[in-house]
Amino acid sequence: MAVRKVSVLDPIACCAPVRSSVLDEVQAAELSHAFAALADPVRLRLLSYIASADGEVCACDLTEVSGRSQPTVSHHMKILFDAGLVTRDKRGLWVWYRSVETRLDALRSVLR
Amino acid sequence: MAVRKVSVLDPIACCAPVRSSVLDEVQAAELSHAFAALADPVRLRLLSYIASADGEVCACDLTEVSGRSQPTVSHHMKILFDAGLVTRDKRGLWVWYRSVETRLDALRSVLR
DNA sequence: TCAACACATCGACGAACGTCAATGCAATGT
DNA sequence: ACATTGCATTGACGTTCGTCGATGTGTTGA
Repeated sequence: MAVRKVSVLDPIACCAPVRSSVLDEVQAAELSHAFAALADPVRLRLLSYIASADGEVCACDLTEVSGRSQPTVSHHMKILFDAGLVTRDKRGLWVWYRSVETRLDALRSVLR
Repeated sequence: MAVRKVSVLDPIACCAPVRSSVLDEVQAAELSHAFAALADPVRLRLLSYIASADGEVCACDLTEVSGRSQPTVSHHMKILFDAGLVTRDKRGLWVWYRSVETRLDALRSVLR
């Protein structure tokens, strides 16, 4: 299985908006990891590139997009993947990424 | 003037949603700073506490809320303030904070 | 079987971060 | 004036982060 399994109860989607009640420590830790994935300009550009493409994006294009080395891109994509913001699909030699729009939606709802 | 001046053209509000076009490097750097302010569990809890209060919050309550020392709280509040997520108002010996909801809205719109 | 390729992992480095004790500074009340 | 109070700043510490060269891993085609 190449696609990350997102649990039915998304740990982010379960968090109430920051304005509605005070986050407990567990929720705050969970959310801080998610926002940390967005707290780097290289990752934001990578995510934006993938999210604004319709359909998949080949990992082979991402070094040029980001202007970073292949290991660095791989490192950043792992962080986005672990944060549930992208899915990964390996077919043959290439890896294809998709953005997870529901995850972006979940983060948006927290900022309400 | 104790309240942070937010420019008319909010540098975040000007950024298109990540799904609509690829962020340029300047926008990505700007946004990464904003999300970095949210990438710490202590700051998230502080912001949540302030945002979920109706009206102002006294800085004197924040050490207890966060469970951190006074210098650490001051450090985190400076980061939230510099990110434009809270305003600061000193009256007498106390400092009062308010959340800036338009800034949260701007960040939300970027995640569209 | 083997060379070529795409991506992941490792190891190392400097930079940035979170934390707190000590100190500084402005406002307050006596 | 002076001691007190609330918050900011400084300096130091260990930790985490971003980066890349070197290397590992798995797939492809000859």
